[in-house]
Amino acid sequence: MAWTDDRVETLKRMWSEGASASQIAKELGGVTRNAVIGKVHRLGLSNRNADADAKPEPAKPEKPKAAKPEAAKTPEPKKPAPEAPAADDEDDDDEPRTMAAVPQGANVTPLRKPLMAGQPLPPQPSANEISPEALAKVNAVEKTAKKISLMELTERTCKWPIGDPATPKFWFCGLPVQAGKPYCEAHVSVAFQPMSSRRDRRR
DNA sequence: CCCTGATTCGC
DNA sequence: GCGAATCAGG
Repeated sequence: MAWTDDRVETLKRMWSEGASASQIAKELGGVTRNAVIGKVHRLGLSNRNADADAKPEPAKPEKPKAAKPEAAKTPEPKKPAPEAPAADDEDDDDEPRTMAAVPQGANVTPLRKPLMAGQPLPPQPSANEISPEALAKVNAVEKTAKKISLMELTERTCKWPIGDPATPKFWFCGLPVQAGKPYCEAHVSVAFQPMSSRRDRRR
């Protein structure tokens, strides 16, 4: 599969939107994530941070390994908002990277008041707080959880407890964790709260 | 184990 | 230029 202008364009777009190489590869089809990464580098748009000046490392005499020969020159303007609200996702998203499409209609309390029409203002109010999105996600997850027992917990199963430990109907989430965390993505988001917001929320 | 991007190097 | 294999890390 060749890198047609069309495909390169898609690559550039997705990469700039923060999509991972594997996601892009899946979208394009016919290429592996390695191919995507290789192309990304060849296109010179590898580092997603475009800081021309500034001093990354004032003292960097040499690095025998893992040293990037070229850098510091990228036409791409700095991207202030790494959390791009990717609104499109025709693909089944199993990557809750940046929650974009949140299943409305869940029984969550919508604490987002409807904005005035014409207000383009997106999201991002508070980075933390137990967002409805997170709760909705957890609810959804619990329905599809693997419901494993204590015995079945492994290093890479979500250890989020569900139910009453005193009852027989008590299980653990069991969904795959991702990076060394004890919980799955959904439960991590509710497990670790920056401990703000919960005080300022009006009951 | 899953995943991520980075680099190398034969093609 | 391409990308599999490999490396390095979360």
